[in-house]
Amino acid sequence: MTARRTSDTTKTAILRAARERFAAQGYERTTIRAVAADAGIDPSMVMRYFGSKEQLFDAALTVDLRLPDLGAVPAEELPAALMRHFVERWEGDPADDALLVLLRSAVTNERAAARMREVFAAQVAPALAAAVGSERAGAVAGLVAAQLLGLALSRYLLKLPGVVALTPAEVVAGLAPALGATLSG
Amino acid sequence: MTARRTSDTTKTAILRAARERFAAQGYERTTIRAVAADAGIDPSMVMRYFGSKEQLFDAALTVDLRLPDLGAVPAEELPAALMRHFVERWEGDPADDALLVLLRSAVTNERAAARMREVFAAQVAPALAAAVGSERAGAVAGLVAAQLLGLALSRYLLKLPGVVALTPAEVVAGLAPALGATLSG
DNA sequence: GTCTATAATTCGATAGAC
DNA sequence: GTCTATCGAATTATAGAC
Repeated sequence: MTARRTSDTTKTAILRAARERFAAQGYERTTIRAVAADAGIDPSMVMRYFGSKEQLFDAALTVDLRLPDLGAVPAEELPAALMRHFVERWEGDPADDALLVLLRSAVTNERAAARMREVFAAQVAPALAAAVGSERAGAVAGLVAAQLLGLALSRYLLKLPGVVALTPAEVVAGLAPALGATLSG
Repeated sequence: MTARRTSDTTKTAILRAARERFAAQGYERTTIRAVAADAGIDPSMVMRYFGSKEQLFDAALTVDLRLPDLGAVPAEELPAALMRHFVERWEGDPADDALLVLLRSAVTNERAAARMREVFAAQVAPALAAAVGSERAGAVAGLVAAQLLGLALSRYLLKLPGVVALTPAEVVAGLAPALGATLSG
């Protein structure tokens, strides 16, 4: 037991600070200096542990949507269940949600955009394939993704007044029918 | 008639180059130097004509959605008409569409985000108010905006494979029912 | 394991010659 | 009206002392 800070706590502090900065400002405007200052250490430490800004970004963002088994959900409850899953996920601190953090950077950073595409290919599409006919799965997954990301974008990133004014329950109630139309269309 | 380049043609060339850069890279990564190089002039000319990078951004982006009078469209055709309007608008060169250009920057730039909110408050919300009951207009406008921006984001900016794979007609057919569920819900 | 010092770039913006 | 030259600030990244 040393009183000195261990390598691991510093690394964790850096990752935590990085996530917050990337969440608030996106990749380009986030500086290693600011991350280091937030973590209470020297900028060179960030380089030592993560090698570069790009590698720090990769390490800071592990997206796990934790989607339930959609095949087990009755078809008529699927839209609302899906909508509720994401709204609950996002209503906490948006800076804690890796998907929102990734989205903020993905619009201007190709590396982040590629990660975004991976998330949907590896997590959203397979989950939906279990719930809809496989011949429509690709198109449906895309359209569902568009609607989910539209909410994430307008409510949590752009903060459009009309969308922010709604309660979480109103969001679910307002968009579940739209999702249902896409899923059953 | 002077053979020398007039002030106006230079200014136009700068604006054109700026729009392309802002469209491709967003506000932060776009540099005045790059814009000047694209326009074939000196970087200091950009400053001379526009004062600062921020003012250049403002001048480069005038968003006019050119929404038709939605009150004149039969309610049952409204969702598809609205969807078609935006898809047609975006299917050309996305760099030519001011809304998409603005969106790319709005996610990480507060100034651009504010412009985005203005566009929806001044153009989308009023147009929808003419088509739906006024007591629901605010919420509906927000949810419609979320869906439209979701498409813009996933198809034209992030290029999610499942969304890109669709034909324009399939996009309209796939999302119009969703929009309809929101409008009539 | 942590920090100081600094290299090497790059950027927005300005001053002034022609 | 256009460009040269440059300032001052900020950035990522590295080298090396302790």
